[in-house]
Amino acid sequence: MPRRNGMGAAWWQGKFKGCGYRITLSREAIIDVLTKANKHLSAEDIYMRVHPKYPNIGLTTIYRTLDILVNIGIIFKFDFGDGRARYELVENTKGLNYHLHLICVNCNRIIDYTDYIDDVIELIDQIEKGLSLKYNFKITNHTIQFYGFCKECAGKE
Amino acid sequence: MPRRNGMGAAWWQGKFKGCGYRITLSREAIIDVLTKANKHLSAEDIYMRVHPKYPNIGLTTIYRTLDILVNIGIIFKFDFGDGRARYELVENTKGLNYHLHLICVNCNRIIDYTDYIDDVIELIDQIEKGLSLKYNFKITNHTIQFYGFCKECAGKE
DNA sequence: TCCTTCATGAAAATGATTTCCATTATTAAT
DNA sequence: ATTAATAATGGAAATCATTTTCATGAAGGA
Ligand SMILES: [Mn+2]
Ligand SMILES: [Mn+2]
Ligand SMILES: [Zn+2]
Ligand SMILES: [Zn+2]
Repeated sequence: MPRRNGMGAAWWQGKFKGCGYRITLSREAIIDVLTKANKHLSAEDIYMRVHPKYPNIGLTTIYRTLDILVNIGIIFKFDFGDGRARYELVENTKGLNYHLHLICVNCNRIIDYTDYIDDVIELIDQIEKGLSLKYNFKITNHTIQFYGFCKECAGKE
Repeated sequence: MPRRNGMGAAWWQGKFKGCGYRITLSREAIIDVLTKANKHLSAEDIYMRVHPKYPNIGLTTIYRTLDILVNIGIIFKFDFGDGRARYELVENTKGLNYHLHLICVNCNRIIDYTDYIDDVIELIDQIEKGLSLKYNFKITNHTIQFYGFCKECAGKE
């Protein structure tokens, strides 16, 4: 179900318009897919889900829209090291990219670590504080990913 | 100082031969560059340093040799998110990729965090232990990088 | 030496993402 | 509503790091 606010406008449209972008069918379709999708979609994943219903929306538009969405903070862009970027609604990540990913190197399953994340956030903050002080480096962002074997794939090394 | 063992053979040649690879001029030149280099060289960086002395060594050979070196554990391969891989001697990293990188998004300087790393390693281990237990996921590897502004670039945001 | 295997370089292929460019849709001004 | 200015679009072509292909040149063993 598309989330709508009291005004009948979809939740994201305010921010979108506020940044000077127009609301078009293509963009609605793309955000709709992201909203409904489980997670971690690549540009082509999105293209393939949009295409049956809107065969005239091109990959280029997908990329352009994703760029905008990243820039205005509606989605995050992740690089899991397989050569294609993945995108995920900020909403799903609870607005933090302190949200960690476990990536199975065997089946490529991606597990979100979101529960009890507070302890982890605290540890990361601790690390960042240490690094900042020691190197006089102002950290604005980070990349933290863990690779290995998921429950189903353990023992298949 | 070039590391050599008692036998006069370069430090890496044993491992290299032991894995069934031949020792060639190209490979010596490439490892030599990596040994002398400050750090974090891309394939093309290496190519450009090798080329003046050995103009007949091609980029393809650089890539192939780097692949081998990664596989036998002589170098690490890093992805700093700028679209090209970087390589660094395992020796320089003290044999651990618990070695962290601070990447300046303004000047692209890469700072190694190697001092007092024990505390950080302990924190990361702690995180990994928690993740492993909770998700029954066997972690074999990770990617941890911090982005921001270095001392020289602070205030240029 | 003869032979099998490995190594190499040049050129072509790859594949995700970008750029170009001509066309269309949307908004703003009249 | 017409018109003018601006933004959005899709398809084709360009990018660019890395891989593959393929024909040729070493190196080592019997
Ligand atoms: Mn996620
Ligand atoms: Mn390093
Ligand atoms: Zn798995
Ligand atoms: Zn800097």
